[in-house]
Amino acid sequence: MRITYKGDYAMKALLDLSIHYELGVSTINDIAKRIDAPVKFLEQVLLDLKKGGFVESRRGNVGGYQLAKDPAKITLGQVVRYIEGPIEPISCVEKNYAKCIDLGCCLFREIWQKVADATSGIIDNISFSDLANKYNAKKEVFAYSI
Amino acid sequence: MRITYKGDYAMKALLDLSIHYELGVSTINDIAKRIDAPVKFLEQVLLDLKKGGFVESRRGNVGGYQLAKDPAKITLGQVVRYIEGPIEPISCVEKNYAKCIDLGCCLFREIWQKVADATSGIIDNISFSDLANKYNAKKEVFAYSI
DNA sequence: CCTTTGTCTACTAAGTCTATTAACATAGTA
DNA sequence: TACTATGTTAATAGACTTAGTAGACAAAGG
Repeated sequence: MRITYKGDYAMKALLDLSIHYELGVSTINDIAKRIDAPVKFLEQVLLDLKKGGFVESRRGNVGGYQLAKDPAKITLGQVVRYIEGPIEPISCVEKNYAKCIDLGCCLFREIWQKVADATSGIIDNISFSDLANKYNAKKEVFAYSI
Repeated sequence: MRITYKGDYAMKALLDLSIHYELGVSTINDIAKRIDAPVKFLEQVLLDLKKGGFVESRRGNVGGYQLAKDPAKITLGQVVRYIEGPIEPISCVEKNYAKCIDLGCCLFREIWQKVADATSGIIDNISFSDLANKYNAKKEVFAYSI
């Protein structure tokens, strides 16, 4: 697995919308400013997230984006898989071979499967409400430290 | 982390040389046939592995490649890091920030660090002698099943 | 010498990543 | 209705990476 800028922006945008959940829609411009992303690129990312059912949008003068569901029901794993594709580090792992012809390939495959499982164990157990809570906690600590 | 074909060939070549350890050198052509890799591409990979100190070579009529050290002293992690670069899935993790300005970034960074640690825990504890042993064990089972 | 091998440099075709541009659709407001 | 602010969509471009390919060169042995 690797995280591209697209994925990075997608996760930050969803965290931003999680923090602003129930405060109505946010415009692309506002989100872009808050997470420091190029506006036109963020457009594509948000559109993609909309297709994936993570966010919903409203056009027009008071338009914008908001989460399509409760942030507690969106996991980091769902987003990463949707934006970046399978988390397995090698293509061989992705295919569910009944039997592996190449013994060497089969050997490594087991290892990458373990790596993928370990990764899943982490990112599938983190929701965006967890992240929003952590963010707010950090913000408080940060505010006190000034 | 992701594994490219280059990394895939590198690992398979090292496994192949581990299996043939103490049997003298193998030519690029032989290795390529055994692991099913393009000869000229494997050339570059082996040259790279030589620069990394994993293999050594002999030119000429009886030339070829062999492991530069005991397969028990080569871990999968070493090879992956050398060929593919840092295993952290995002650039932010790679830099050792004293303090993170962007709270959101910092939040995700912790997660990718966890993922990287979990991955390291797996691949840093597998040596090529482990792999060679597993390979031979599998080969026996495979032979019996025919 | 000749053959067989590794060494090295350069090149390429294809794909991915990170945007940018511009035309268009929609919803609210004056 | 006209205007403006917003989201929608398709196309494109430059930089970079990937996965090879080609060919000249160097060394070792017979």
